[in-house]
Formats: sequence, structure tokens, C-alpha cells
Amino acid sequence: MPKKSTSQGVTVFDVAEHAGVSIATVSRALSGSRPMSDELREKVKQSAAALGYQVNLVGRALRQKKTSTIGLVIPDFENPFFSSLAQGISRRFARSEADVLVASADNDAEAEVRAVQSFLGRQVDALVMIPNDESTSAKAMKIASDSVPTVQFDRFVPGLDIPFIGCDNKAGMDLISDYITRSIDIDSQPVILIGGGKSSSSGHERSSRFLSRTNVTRHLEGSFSFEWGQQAAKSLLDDGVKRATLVCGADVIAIGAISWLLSQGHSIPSDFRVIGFDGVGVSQLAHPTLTTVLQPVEEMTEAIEKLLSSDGGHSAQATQRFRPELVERESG
Amino acid sequence: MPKKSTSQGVTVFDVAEHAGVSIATVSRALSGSRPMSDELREKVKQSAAALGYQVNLVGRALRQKKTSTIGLVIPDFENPFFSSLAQGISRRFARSEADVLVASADNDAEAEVRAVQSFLGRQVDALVMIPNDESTSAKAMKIASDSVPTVQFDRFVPGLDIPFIGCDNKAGMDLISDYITRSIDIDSQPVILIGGGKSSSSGHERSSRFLSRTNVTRHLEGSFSFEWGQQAAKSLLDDGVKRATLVCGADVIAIGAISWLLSQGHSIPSDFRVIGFDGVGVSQLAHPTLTTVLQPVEEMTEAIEKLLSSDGGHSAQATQRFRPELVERESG
DNA sequence: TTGTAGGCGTTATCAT
DNA sequence: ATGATAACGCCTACAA
Repeated sequence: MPKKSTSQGVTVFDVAEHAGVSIATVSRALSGSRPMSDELREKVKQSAAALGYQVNLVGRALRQKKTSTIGLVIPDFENPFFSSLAQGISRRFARSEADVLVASADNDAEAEVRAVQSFLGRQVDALVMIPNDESTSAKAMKIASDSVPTVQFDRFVPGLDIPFIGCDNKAGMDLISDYITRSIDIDSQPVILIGGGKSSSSGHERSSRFLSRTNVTRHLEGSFSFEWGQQAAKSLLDDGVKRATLVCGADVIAIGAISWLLSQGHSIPSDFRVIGFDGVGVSQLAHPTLTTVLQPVEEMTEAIEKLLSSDGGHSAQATQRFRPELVERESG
Repeated sequence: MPKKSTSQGVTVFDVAEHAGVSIATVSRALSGSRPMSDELREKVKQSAAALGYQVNLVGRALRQKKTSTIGLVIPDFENPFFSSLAQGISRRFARSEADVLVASADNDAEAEVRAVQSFLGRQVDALVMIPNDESTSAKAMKIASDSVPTVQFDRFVPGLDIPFIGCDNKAGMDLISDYITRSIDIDSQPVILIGGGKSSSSGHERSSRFLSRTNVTRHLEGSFSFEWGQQAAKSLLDDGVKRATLVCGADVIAIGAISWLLSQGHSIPSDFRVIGFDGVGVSQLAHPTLTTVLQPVEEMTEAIEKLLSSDGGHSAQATQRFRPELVERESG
């Protein structure tokens, strides 16, 4: 049952009255924006505490025209890589002045626009977006970047002049290509690409790059989900594939594929080699553990912080790609 | 007289001027709060569109003293169960009037308090909290519930008069107890409990209940993480345990344990049976697939929505526990 | 050093 | 039906 509010409704006026000073003094004492006698400041603080005063950030935001908030829009909460990105951003800004608020676009273009408008209406100081889609997210991205410093993270919408920070997907796929070339017998285990769909920039880049530099006997595109990994593996088996190297567009796909292959009695890596991309936490817990391309999440979140803090100044590069790293484990 | 608009944002004054009406009319036309001639309304809307007007929710919030926002505070983004809860809440409120904003407490009591104060300062209409801890989260919960309708979700802090919506952990553990009793040879596979730590209510309830109704040869407590599952399994093997039924306080623990056991060459379920709790997505992708207790997330989020919408009225029960369901899969 | 007053953008209450 | 105006809570020139 909702309790009667105590601190709700306590304003600077109440504190001022209680402390016997003006509201300006209260404001200054609490924000420390101007020097004042320690004695008075202490008195004000005690009054504030006694009354349970909590600053109303809405009032402050309206006045200051800034909210010390950055909004993060992610496609969904189900992909553990997005979660780890959210975790990374949250932690990165935790000791900064800004709070990070996260909203899910639920893999839907309209919901994505709504999320952006919601953040914009709330006057966030900056927006970090992981766009759903290479084309349908253009509208949301434009709306965002038209009003507030915006960063594209992990994925981007081509053709927009909005900074992008993410992983060098091409370099990542090249790591896989090289690895396959030097350590796998392509004749006995022909290479099959299971992409996450070309509708996101990451999916697009990864698949295209890999195809351009590696002989692939087969190529499937789906979505960035466990389910698609399972489904893709199933369709391969249904088509009589008995041995292959499965290069997957993301760890979630790889894990889904492994799950299906093992359930059908196939063995990994002797029958099927499986390679992922991202380096999510569960990739090292899967059995067999997943060979994958690890994205440098720390570096990327650091770059975002720098980019947003050096706002206006051109000290930080607009677009930065970070080199991922191949982690050889058991699955491939 | 019409006020000058800032160069930054388009305001109601700009729209009013453009449409040749008063700001009151603009507000009414856009929000539809009062009836007015369709013709005028249309004109105003066109002006708004022409100028690219977007309502400033900060101004609205200040005036209306409500934000149509609910805040969700979760311990972290790494546990996939929390992510699925966040996803569930977001989806549930998606077609409602309210936006859901998520913040991570990063498993830290102070960060949790900061997150709550941040949401409170932003005047959220309600707060949904998954408390970090049974004791250290008390402060954050109190602060929250003192100012705004608050719901404890999935976990709770005992002794507080704040509604709780979650799973019937005791019933869930009983399902496991019964299952073990009727289908497992306890002599060859003695039961070992790997709890997630008694510092959260879920961990507490699950471990205590299970211990009270089942003969356990061994009992370890840690945290709700993959790492703890691995570590616990390792310590069991180090102690020479060769066969056992591992009842885990959460799926993440179970998956961590399985990972370690398999890596050491043990087989599941013939040597070790492993049972989880929660029903996260990856539980059905693990190999072997995880026997677990599935929480009814849909029902729980629905209950939260009802509880918060019927705010003030006592029509909705304050605390509700939902019965989970045992899903027998391969691991146990 | 401290106080006064004005305004941030919006909606609601009055008038008309 | 529409318009003028007063708040909402806060910060910050400007005054004293």
C-alpha cells in the first residue's frame, strides 16, 4: 500500500523557512555552487536533512536546461551482449556526474522512435543508441541527433553523420578467416556462414567481409538470437550436412547452433566446428567452450565517455573502431 | 504577450505564434484535454509539425507533478534472469501510458540508493525494485517507498510494509524436493545444495526451504553468478566428490557448475545431476539442457501493472506469490 | 555574504 | 470555445 509521502512536497522554501534563510542560500548551500560560511551551510544542510528534503531534478532541469542524464536505447534485453554493453556504459558513467537510463526498443522501429522521443522529451544531455536496424532505425537516429549529442554504439545506420563507436567487424572476421585457413581442413569441414541478418550494420559487415575473403560452401542469414542459431543448425542437418565449420555472426547464434547439434548427437569440434562473435560471458561456459571474437567493451565505453564529455570540442574522434581479439577455445 | 523562444527548442509559444492562437489553445489541441473545433485543432497540429515541435516533458512534469514514468532498478545486467525481467516489464508497459526506464545498482548498496534517488528526483510515478540484498537494501527501499508507490520484484527486504511480487520460492524448492525423492537414487547421488547466498531473499528462501525438507549431504553458499557455480563445482571435485545431485539456487549457478563439471570430464546426468531455478532462456540451450524451475514472468509483470495502476485503491493484493513450474530436462 | 525576483515550458484555472 | 495568467521547483543574475 502506498505510503503517505514524507519527503514529497518539501521544497527549497520549506528548507529556507526551517533554517531561517532565503531560498537562494539553500540552493547554494546544497549545490555548493558559491562559497559561504561553513556554519550557515551546515545549518542549511541539517534543516534539509531534518525535513527530508530531496532536490526536485525536474525543477532543476527546467531551469538549467540540462539533466545530467544520458539515455541508452538498446534493441532488447535478451541478447546478453547488449546487456553487457548496458552494464559497461552504466559502470563507466557511475562515478561521473551523469546517470545512465536504459530503455528497450524491443526490436521494433516504432518502439525505438518512442524511446528516443521519450528520452528527448526528458531532455537527456546525450543519447547512446544501439540501432535496431540499418535502415528502419534511420528515423530514430535522425530525430535523436537533431536535438542532442548522439553516439551510435555497436551498430550504425549508414549515411548519417553521427559518430559511431564499435568494433572493427571486418578485422574480426579476418581473424576468423585466417584462423580457419591455417588450422582447419576445409575439405573435410567445409565452411558455412550463419549470419545474423544483413539488416543491422554488424550483421552486414560481418557477413559481407567474411564472404569476400573466404570460400563458403553455404550461407544462411537470420537474426541475432539463440532461436535462429538452433533453426539454422536444424536446417543444415535436415539437408544432410554431416561435417562443417560453422562461422556464426554472433555468440548467441553459435550457442543456439551448438545446442541443436549436440542434441542431435553430433560432436563438436570433430564433426562441426563452431565459431562465434562478441565474447559474451556464457561463451566461456558453453560446452564445449566457444571459440569467438572478443570485443573490447571497456575500451569502447571509455571512448563513448570521452566523446560525450568532450562535447563540442573536436578533441575526440567522431568514429572509432576497436580491434577485437580471437579467443581460441574448444568449439572450433 | 508572446514570449521569445530560445533558439534551442521550439516551444508552445512558437507554435502559438505560427498558428495565430494562444498557448492555451496549443496545449489543448496537442493534448486533447479539452474539446475544440476540429478545424482549429488541425491548424495547430500542422503548425506544430511544421516547426518540429516536441513537447518538453520536463516542463509538463513540473506542472503536472507526474511524469508517466516508472523506474526499474535491477542489481545488474549480467544475470540473464534480471534481463528477462526487465524485458518483461518493458513490454508490459509498452502500450500503456508509462515509459519504463531501467537503472543498474551494480550490486552495490550505495549505487542502489543513488539509483533510487535519481529516479525519485526525476519524479517517477512509481518504482519497481529488485533489491540487491535482504539487509543492505533496506535503506534504498525505504527511501523509495516513502516518496512513491513502490513494488518489490523477485526479491524483497523483510520487515518492510512494501508490496512484493515474485515467485513462490518455497513451492519451487518443494517441486525439486519431490522430484528428487521420486526419481533419483539418493544413495548413489547424494544431494548437494549450491545456494546463491542467503543475503538476498530469494537465496535465503530457496536454501532454507530446501534444507528443511530434504536430506542434504553438503551445502555451499555463494552468489547468483556463473562464476560461483564454477567455483562451487570445482571445490566439490577437489574434495573428491564423484557423484551427486546438485541443486542450485539459480540457473546461472547451475550453468556455471555444469560448465566446470563437463570440462573436468564428468558426465551429466549419469555422474552429476544438476537442477537450476528461474528458467532463463539459455537453460534450454545448455547441453545437457537444464532441468529447472520456471518462473511465470508474464503473470508477475501483469500483477505489477495491476498493482501500480490500481494505486491507492486496495483492489490489488499487496503481496503476491506465483507458483513456478518444474521443467524436467536432461541435466537432472 | 545573503536576499530578491524572474523565468525555464507546460498545464490548469480563471475569465471572456 | 478561446485567451490571459498563475503556478510547478529550481537556479542565478542582479541588488543590497
